[in-house]
Amino acid sequence: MGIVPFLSLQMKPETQPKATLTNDFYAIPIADFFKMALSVDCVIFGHQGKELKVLLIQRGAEPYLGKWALPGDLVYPSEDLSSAAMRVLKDLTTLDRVLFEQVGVFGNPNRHPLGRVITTGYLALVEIQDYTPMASAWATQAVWYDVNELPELAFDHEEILTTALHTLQDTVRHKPVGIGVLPSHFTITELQELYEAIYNTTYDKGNFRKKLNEWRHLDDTGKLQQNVAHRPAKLFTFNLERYAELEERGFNFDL
Amino acid sequence: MGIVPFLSLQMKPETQPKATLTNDFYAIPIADFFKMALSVDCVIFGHQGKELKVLLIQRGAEPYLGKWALPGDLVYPSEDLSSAAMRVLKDLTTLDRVLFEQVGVFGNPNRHPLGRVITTGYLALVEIQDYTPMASAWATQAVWYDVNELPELAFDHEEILTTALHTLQDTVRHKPVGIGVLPSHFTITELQELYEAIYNTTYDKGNFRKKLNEWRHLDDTGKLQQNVAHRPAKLFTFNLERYAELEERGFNFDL
DNA sequence: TTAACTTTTTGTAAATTTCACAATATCTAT
DNA sequence: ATAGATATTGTGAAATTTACAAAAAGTTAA
Repeated sequence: MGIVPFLSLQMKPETQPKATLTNDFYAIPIADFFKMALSVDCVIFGHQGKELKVLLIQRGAEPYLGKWALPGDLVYPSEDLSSAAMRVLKDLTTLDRVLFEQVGVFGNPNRHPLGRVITTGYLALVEIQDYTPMASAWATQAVWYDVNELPELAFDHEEILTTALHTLQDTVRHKPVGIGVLPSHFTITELQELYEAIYNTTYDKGNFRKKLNEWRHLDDTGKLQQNVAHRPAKLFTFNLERYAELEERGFNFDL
Repeated sequence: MGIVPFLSLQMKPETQPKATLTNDFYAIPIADFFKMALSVDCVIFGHQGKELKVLLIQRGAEPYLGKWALPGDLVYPSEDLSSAAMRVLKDLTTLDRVLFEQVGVFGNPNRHPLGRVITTGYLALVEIQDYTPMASAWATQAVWYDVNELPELAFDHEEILTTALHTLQDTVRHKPVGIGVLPSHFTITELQELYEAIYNTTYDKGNFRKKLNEWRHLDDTGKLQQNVAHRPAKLFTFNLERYAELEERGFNFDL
């Protein structure tokens, strides 16, 4: 027998049986429910030019010794979940102001050999040039992998990674992206390449520019690119006020 | 001191210190991490005409005695997370084929007075007419509440509910809705009212119809409404093949 | 039977947006 | 100065959106 449901909704045609209320709601002691652990796994996407990569570590300990995996950590007993995610992210990247959001829970009972460990996936997006991955603790390597050329992954990390990529694409379809990723001054082409990396596609330059102008969240700095062997592009910054407004209201990016 | 990070990414300008590897990765015993419990909370949206409601129970036990709450349950120690959600949903609604998906994790350490309980929100969408809520176990009432006129809720259930509504709206923007909610034969007006209930808005009848035709997932049954005091509308069914295709490919509903 | 009424269903034209491609501008390197 | 490369602007046909009107098809009541 299972857990006694808190309530039941019966299909209309059937007759509702008398409530089968018992005093022992649960078939096993309540203490047995409190034997799980919680972890966070970070899917850290790295952007560079037209490429989208993801940060993986090589495990130097069992289980999955030698296998590649997402960087993650257990959540402290009295630590807030989002705080834990930010702590891990900060330990990993020294960064705290980026696109950062929950991907989902992954709770298969057999996903971790050491016991029942439920993990929550978080995703972040950073600029590869700004960081140098350094393996520490039991990680033997920390490497940026192209998202289209992934190795075999430990645990259910492939599923987490795939879900995270979809979440990223979905987020960027509805909200602006770039702050915390691109440098403070950037060209429209650089921003376009960020979108092209995320969606693994290409866009018409003119049409992309027109779409961006509609959003009115870019400010022309009046400055130009330096030391390029061609006509230098204008440098823009994000208009923080308008950027926040777009984040709040949302939109539909479709090109 | 905190948990030793698995790796660290240093900002480029700084010099990377020598690894501070220790053998005791964690400052507290590993066993202390395995003292959490996991629950699922179901946000069951009910549709009726132009209204969107949500199923709430009144708690007949501490904590939050007398307060309204989402129906939920603890996850068995060796039970899969999505299985648990489906079990609870099925116990609650006797239904297993509806819009049903994960909303997110809510893991604030203080969200549950009895200990560290992390909960995962799931949402479902059903037709109110098809079910009769029956309170059982420690629930004293089970009632459909209009989503725009909610009472104060126990725990962090208001946050879960708000998030779930946004998730529902987001899902329906990208995928078809109706199977498992509307009756097998329905009018386009009924389908329109479902959308209007979910988004709490109104659409032009003609334009809504045109948009729906584009999707080509409705089949004309040739039958008409019966016993209505006006011109009867055509009755449609969902074209399962095309419906599945749209679910797979996705689209952008915007009107 | 017929007129009044209600809601469904179809139609339409102006306004807007999309999209592919062309033309022009502006810089560096030699 | 000229070639080369990329940025930026322009354009027009095609497609879509949108608001509104008209027609259709049933019910109800006199």
